[in-house]
Amino acid sequence: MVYRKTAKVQEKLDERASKIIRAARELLAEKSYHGASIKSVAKKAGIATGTFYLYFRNKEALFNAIVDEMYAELLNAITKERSKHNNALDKLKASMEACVKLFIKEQHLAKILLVQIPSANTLFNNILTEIEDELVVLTKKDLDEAVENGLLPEQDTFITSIAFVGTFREVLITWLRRGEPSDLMQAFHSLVRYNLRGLGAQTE
Amino acid sequence: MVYRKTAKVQEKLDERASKIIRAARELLAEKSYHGASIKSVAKKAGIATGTFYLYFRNKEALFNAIVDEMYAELLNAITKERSKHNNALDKLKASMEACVKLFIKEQHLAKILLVQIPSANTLFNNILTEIEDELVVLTKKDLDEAVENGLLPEQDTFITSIAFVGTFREVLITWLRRGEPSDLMQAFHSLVRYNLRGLGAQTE
Amino acid sequence: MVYRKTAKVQEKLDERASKIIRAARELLAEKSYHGASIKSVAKKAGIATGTFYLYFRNKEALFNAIVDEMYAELLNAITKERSKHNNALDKLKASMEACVKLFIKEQHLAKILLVQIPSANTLFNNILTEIEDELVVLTKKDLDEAVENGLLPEQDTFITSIAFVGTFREVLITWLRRGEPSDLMQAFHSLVRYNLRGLGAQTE
Amino acid sequence: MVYRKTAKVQEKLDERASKIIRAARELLAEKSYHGASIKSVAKKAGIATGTFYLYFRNKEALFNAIVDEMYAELLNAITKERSKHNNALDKLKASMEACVKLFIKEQHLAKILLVQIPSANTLFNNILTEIEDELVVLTKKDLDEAVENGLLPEQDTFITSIAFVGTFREVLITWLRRGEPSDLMQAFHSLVRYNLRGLGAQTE
DNA sequence: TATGAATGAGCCTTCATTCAT
DNA sequence: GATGAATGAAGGCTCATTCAT
Repeated sequence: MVYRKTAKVQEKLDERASKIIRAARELLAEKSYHGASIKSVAKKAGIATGTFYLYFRNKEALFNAIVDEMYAELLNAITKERSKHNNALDKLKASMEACVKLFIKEQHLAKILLVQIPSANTLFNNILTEIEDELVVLTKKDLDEAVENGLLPEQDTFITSIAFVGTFREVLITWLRRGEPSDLMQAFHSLVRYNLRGLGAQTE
Repeated sequence: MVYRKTAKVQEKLDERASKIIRAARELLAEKSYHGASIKSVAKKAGIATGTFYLYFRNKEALFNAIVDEMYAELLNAITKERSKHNNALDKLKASMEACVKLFIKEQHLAKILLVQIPSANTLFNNILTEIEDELVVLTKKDLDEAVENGLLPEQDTFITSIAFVGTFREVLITWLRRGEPSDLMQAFHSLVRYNLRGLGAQTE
Repeated sequence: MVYRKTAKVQEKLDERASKIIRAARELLAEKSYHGASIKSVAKKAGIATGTFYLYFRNKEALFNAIVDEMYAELLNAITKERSKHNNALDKLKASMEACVKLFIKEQHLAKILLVQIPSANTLFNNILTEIEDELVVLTKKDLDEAVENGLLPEQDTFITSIAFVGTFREVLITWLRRGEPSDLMQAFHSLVRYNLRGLGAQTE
Repeated sequence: MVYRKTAKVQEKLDERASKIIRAARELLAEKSYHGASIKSVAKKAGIATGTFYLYFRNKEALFNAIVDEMYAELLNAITKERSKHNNALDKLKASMEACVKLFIKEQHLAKILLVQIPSANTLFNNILTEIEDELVVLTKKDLDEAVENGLLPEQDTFITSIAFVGTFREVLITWLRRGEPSDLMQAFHSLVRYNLRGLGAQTE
């Protein structure tokens, strides 16, 4: 009896917390860490200022939670798409495609993850920065596997994985800022080709 | 009539202005626009708060000046290095090498230009964002020329120029954050190879 | 020899001081005590900021000097005009006419004396306030004399002298603010009539 | 949902708002717009600086509120007293008496309205200056009516209404500054007599 | 003496956080 | 728990005054 009640309460708590996070994400995307005041977040979430502090220890905690959540979303999207492929390069392609699609669907996720976070270096603590690099790490694993399997020639995969990710990030940032390239999916395919060539893959 | 603006006095004034800029650049690199308060800038520059306003109309003017200065430094370095080459691809390579070398020499320039500025979208006005994209534009010109001269196959140079720049940016950011790759110049050469292959250049 | 030199120097000093005062008067008239910064006064006077402090101990001293000067001008104008008359009421009329004419000629004197100063109660010290009331005192003397000579019935000349001056001040303030009455001299004559009747003078 | 805006709470809020206004009025009376800093107002009101901004959008809003309030008080006092009379001249007399009595009761209202505001020309916007002239307008209406009803001879009521108000203002200012005349109500009656004669009213 | 750069206290305002209700 | 008023440190900026030249 007691247990169920607690669960229900917990659910309500979680719902509120995620409402706050959603509000903060929107504000963070359109303004910045400093532009998103607690008061404005609370207002957008439909709660009182003080209530915010019942769900998050302070402003920093909120934004840590946001990054965590985003990271989970991203990883989730990637993992799901990857599971459909066996070949390392295909998995890699699938990963990037998953990212691009997610970013198209949730632009503020993109804006925050690609634009806002990198500059928040010192604001968000270092752990977050590591999280942010995760994509590179994932990429590197795929590349290493591909090399091992003879799909790619020997190379410094540390560098090439960074380069690989960098191409996508730059295109996405450009798209966020200028709306160009207008057809992001087509650009994505160009990018894949570019990178596969760069990696030395045998493309027919 | 006794207070003459002698060369000596003027020199001291200029020195002070650049001392302020230097202080602000350091703070901007390690914190952010908001983290670099006028008071902290003044303190770091060894002057009183009010003195700051003798050299810059307001905070925004200071940071505009910083971006201008940095942009000039960057363009200067690039132009100098490019003039040594004729071939479009060589010029492009030289450009990137110039950037990398400058960023190695002046790390806070790198940090601000690569990390801070992109997020300052709304703080610094749009002109500055354009400035920031300049490197992509320069790259695109080189690529177009290379395609025209048959050095590269036909391609969407809008996308590939962004990709090209993105690889460098990502590697540099990683290096700034983690100190890796330790040998940035070697990484640079890997990157060049990666991109040339990606572009479809004939590398023997 | 030395004496003459000193005189000349003194003259130059005085000239500068009065140049500063003139500048300050203009600024004081169009802005306010706080609006007239030392820097702006110095600039308008064509000197350096620091130079100001060679002629005036501080901002307060400057404005004291201004009031003194204005008071002298006012008293000078009044005295000159009064000397042409014998009858107390005529002298009084002449006094007010002198004031009105002076204020027409020098509007910023009017603005400062009638509008700015009264509010500076606490800024300018009390002596200045006394100066400002001087006109009432002069008027009272005339009224007392007129009563004594049977030109006016017995009355509380303390009150009536204040009332008398008040009518002029209010009309002048209205004129300064709104530009009305457009014909100030005609209004002046109406006012004289109003006040003479109010005083109980025999007007045919 | 527990924090209810009960009557008690609301009362406390209202009390605080008026406490702030009261504090500001006192400071404004003894100093000036610039002398009354938000910090000093807050201190005098017994609140923290930041709290001030929960009650007023900014400094200007506070002083606008003050002027509005004072104007309401003044108009209220006048209207109430006027309603007891029918004759235009009696209504006019009643108006002035109401003013004088109010000013006696609330000296800082007097100080601000008579002394501070006139000089604040540019600080408080023009609407406020209009408010300030309202008394003259009211007076003019009464005079026009009195002329129409044959209580007063034909005259330039624009000038005489200004003169009329001016006598009261000057006496009140003198009283505020010097404490004389000590018996303000008696002075008031002298003034009424003075002005009625000035206006050409038939006084027995 | 004249200059104008330098100073720093002080102003208005914002905002993360706390606390009485 | 929920509320929103209260807090006060901190930010950007101005300006009377001083001081090295």
